[in-house]
Amino acid sequence: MTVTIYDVAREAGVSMATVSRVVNNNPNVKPQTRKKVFEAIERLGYRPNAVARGLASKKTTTVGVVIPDISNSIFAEVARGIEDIANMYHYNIILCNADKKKEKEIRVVNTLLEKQVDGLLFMGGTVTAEHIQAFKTASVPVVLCATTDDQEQFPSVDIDHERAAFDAVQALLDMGHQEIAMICGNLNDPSNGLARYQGYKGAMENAGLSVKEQYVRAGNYRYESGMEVMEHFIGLSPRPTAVFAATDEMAIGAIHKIQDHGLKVPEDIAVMSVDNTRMASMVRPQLAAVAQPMYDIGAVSMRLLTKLMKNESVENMKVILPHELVMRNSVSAK
Amino acid sequence: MTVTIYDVAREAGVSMATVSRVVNNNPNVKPQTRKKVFEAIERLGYRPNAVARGLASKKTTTVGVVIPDISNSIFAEVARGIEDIANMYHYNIILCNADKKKEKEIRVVNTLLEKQVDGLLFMGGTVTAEHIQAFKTASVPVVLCATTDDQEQFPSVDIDHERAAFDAVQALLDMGHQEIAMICGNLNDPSNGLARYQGYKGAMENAGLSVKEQYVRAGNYRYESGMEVMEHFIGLSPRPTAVFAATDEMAIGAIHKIQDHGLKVPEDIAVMSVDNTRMASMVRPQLAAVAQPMYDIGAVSMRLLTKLMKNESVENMKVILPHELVMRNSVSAK
DNA sequence: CTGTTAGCGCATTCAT
DNA sequence: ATGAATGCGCTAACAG
Repeated sequence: MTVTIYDVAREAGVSMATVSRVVNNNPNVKPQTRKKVFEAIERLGYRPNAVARGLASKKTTTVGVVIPDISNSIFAEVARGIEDIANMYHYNIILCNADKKKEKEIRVVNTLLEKQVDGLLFMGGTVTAEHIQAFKTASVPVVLCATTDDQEQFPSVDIDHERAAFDAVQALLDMGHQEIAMICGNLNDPSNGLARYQGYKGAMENAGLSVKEQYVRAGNYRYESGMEVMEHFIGLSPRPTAVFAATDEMAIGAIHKIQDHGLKVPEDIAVMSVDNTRMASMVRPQLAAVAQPMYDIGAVSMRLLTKLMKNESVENMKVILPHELVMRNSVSAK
Repeated sequence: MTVTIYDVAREAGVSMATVSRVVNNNPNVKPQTRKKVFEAIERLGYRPNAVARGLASKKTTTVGVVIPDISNSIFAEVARGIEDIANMYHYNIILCNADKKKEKEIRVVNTLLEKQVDGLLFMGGTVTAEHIQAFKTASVPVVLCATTDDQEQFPSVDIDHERAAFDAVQALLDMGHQEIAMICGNLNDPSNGLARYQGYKGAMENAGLSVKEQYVRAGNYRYESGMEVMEHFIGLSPRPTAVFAATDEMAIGAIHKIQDHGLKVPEDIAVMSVDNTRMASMVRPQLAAVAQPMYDIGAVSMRLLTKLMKNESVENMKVILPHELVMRNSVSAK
């Protein structure tokens, strides 16, 4: 039925070891024999069985990727970065959505480990003790991607979310805004939620301003929730002159809600966010934002993983990628 | 080092066959022994090796997914549908971006086949003879996803792109528009490009209108290209009263370009598209579109693949999912 | 440069 | 209900 290395060996009149050498580009084969083997391979339509190879060599050239949700463009961008670099180093990726649910995350990690992946890229919510427990049973490297663990036990690649938020709010302050509200995320979410809120708070306090409770309201990262929170802010007095949103989508919701009230962005209320997805330049006015280099986070974390898998020495196990302020028309001086 | 089924057998005082039965939920095991084995597994921290299992059983519970670009939200949505259903049937997916490049597509298909996937989901550009050639060397089922082959040799799941475009343009016609321009895609791209153009053409001709050459212009599916093409249309006289775009992004670009010229959507020019991504409701005015059920295309194609992998009988190998007209404020009667 | 020999960890007959 | 034996297709020493 299926043609094996043994069939090729017989067809070419050599041993299976030689065929294996040819297939694996081992230089210790006479060009002539190599040619004979290639011809036999061609004639028989031989295709190496990566599973058998994996069992024998204990390497699968496959890495596991745990991601919250591939249909979220932020993560999809990261995934593309991961896959491009994986591809470059001849790895394939098994992708698992885990929706930031602890139980599901741990389950897929175990499945991936059963499948003998050569390494694991983890992108999730909070890294709990149970996660760490699961990672430790792995005999392969694990790197956290756009995710960090408090104890910093694992290599990771991310941006400094708190600093990113700080910089965004500082930009608003620099433009003369003082009444700055924030549409934040879930404060139990360490990076997108808590850290960004703390950056906001830090910038405000650093400027000698206090954070008004009514100026902070959580959304669920989605467009609609940005609208809802903005509705609340508009009713306040004094009304904020600027709004900082934890994600692009919520910021865009805020912009539209402001416009629906007959107010103008940025004249009446300035809006700024963190993310800088493609959508940021697809709204009117275009959205100012702190850019997260999502593709790079994926690419760099995969690159780091390849080094770890090859036991290469790695200088920095905790990579923080730079973020960047992208000013656009949704903000202006007060 | 690694604990194997053999270690568990020794620890539990049974044979490896029994351990295998327990792990695979074979009912022919006395509850007592089953318990003993589970305890040994627990004690040793045994984790079954899926690679070895795959070699022995010739099943990997892994399917290959070839996708154009996971960072494109359309495909990411499909991928999520695929993964959800795969997960439900206990399969994992190996994801490969191939950017609709023939050579890369064929290469990844071969890699996937080497990895002994139990099935293949192919999402790509044109399916050429070479693709078919590659698919035929597979001893596992292949299903085309949001892609079709002319000769209809392979099972597939898609929408009727031509009909979808026809319906959109018909809606515009029904509203009294006659000067309808189209921002089309690459006419070498069978589904998103050619089929949608043909739907437009069909609807126009069906209404007794001719397609004016200057009213049809190709973009590259992106926002910016929508703006560029719209710039051209605005300069025309007579100026079109409605524009049909082959994708949401191009449509949104068109809307903004129209607004940049001080014109109003839909009063001066109506805009409509095909896709209905999340962004369609995140623009002002909200974008009317023919909705493609991307998640379902992924889910249904994966479900079809599971049936094929289990040799279940399948009534319909050529699934066409229904599309739907979603009217929003970017269109109005002439 | 090439062949021989062992496993890799497991599922799966076939006995019992 | 359980065990012994075999082989899945390949890599990796080791010999020569």
